[in-house]
Amino acid sequence: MDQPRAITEVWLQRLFRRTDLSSGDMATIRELPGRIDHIEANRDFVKLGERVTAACLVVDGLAARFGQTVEGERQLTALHIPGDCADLHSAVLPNPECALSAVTDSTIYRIPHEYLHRAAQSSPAIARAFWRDCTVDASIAGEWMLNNGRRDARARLAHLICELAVRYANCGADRDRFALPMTQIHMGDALSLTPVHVNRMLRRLREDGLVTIRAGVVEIADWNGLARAGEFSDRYLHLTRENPDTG
Amino acid sequence: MDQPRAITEVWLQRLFRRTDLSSGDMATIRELPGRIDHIEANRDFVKLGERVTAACLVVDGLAARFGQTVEGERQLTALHIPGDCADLHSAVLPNPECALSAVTDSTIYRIPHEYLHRAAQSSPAIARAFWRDCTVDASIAGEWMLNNGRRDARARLAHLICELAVRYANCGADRDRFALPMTQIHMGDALSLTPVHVNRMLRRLREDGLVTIRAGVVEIADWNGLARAGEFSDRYLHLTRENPDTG
DNA sequence: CGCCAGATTGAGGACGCTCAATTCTGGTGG
DNA sequence: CCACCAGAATTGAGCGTCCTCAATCTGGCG
Repeated sequence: MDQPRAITEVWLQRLFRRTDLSSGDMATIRELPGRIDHIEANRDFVKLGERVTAACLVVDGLAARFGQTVEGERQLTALHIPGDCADLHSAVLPNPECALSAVTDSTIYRIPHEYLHRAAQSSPAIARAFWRDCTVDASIAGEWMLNNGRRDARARLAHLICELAVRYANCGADRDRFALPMTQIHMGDALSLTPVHVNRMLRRLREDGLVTIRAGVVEIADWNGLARAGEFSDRYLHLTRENPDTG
Repeated sequence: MDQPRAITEVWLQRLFRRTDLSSGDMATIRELPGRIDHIEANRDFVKLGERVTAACLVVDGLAARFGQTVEGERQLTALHIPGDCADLHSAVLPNPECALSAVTDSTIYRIPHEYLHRAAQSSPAIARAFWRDCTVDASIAGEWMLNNGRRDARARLAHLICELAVRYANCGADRDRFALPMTQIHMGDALSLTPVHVNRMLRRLREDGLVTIRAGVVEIADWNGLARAGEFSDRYLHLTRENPDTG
């Protein structure tokens, strides 16, 4: 097992931003044992149909959750940036019907379910933090369904860019200028579009003076315009703490 | 508060089918207090943007979770049959970005979050059962994303019908013949299609000898053919117990 | 300099949408 | 028992967004 301290810290901060955790709980999470793994771009590091025994925390890079049709067409169902636990859900459903792929060269930290369960059992607050983390994930999935199902290609793309801008900004990046290591193929797989059409819509967003993506760098020229084009509101990301009706 | 015993039983059985629960835990869930509410068809019983303080267990009828665009176009993100807890997630995210609507006249049992949290705090097994219930929901959402994003209209519809057949059958209905109180408008909202196109695809499925929907009753003539048409496999529904790597 | 993955652009086609009219169904009141 | 009605289902015609196929361009790298 690798030295986890610095590694789980990003995730911990994210959990903590959403949930109250005692310092003891934080120490428990900080010291969750696991194994560092380096994955090269476009490699599936959790395969479809395989039984999962550890959850993957994204330390560096970009990971995608996806499902696929029998013909092999992919649909991304989530994107995970550093600090996200990409398949915490596998702790309670170890036979997921989705897989994980590295969009770009990535570093992940695999935490055996066993330790996650031990942590959850040791503290109701940790159990709730894990539950909530999965629920935020589901909230994002719901917004993606709405986006892909009911908005046209231009709006979809604008929405995705806004989401990633806010999520990266939440980790300290500049909201209006950040590195996005995704190809147009990936964007198409996330948005249920063909890469060709993604390309055309990116051109339109550029011509509309909203955003430019060049050499893997997003530059947002008009945030308000882009958000309007994508009907974007960041509420579904649940980045800030809410006080639940705690028992 | 209403007498809960018989009411929470269906949900409990569903939870239990997936997770080990002690008899004490089962009693706790069985006695969860709440309030019975009767909702007429097409009424939203959890509104968009409103703070939620109780979770809704569907006792009778059919409920839909949905999001909507600024123009008011709806995208259903989940369907809930009797025994489903439609927004257990609201216990940890009380400001959800989705709403709940009754597809048909329905009866729901509203359980204040407070009691759910008390139950979860009293027993790690209950906490995990709740977490898992939400996770199954997310698994279904993932499959819907794949379905709506990457399959054509005919396959989408076939897939939805198969899913509902299996879910209803899991509650004791006949898999090949069951009441489905949804209009073609609802199906369109679930599948990101217009009702007109839903109608045409239903005709094709009928002409192909796969399934007939008439007067709210689904009759599946060729299960294997329908499942093949929709690329359906029931694994993502996680209906049976899996033994997680428990701590 | 050659190679390759990804980005870009063009032309044509198709799936699903829009708008609109008609039929069917079940429920209601006369 | 029938007339009436509203909501849902059904069907047709025309259209548009997005897809398919294919060619070309670009930038990074050996």
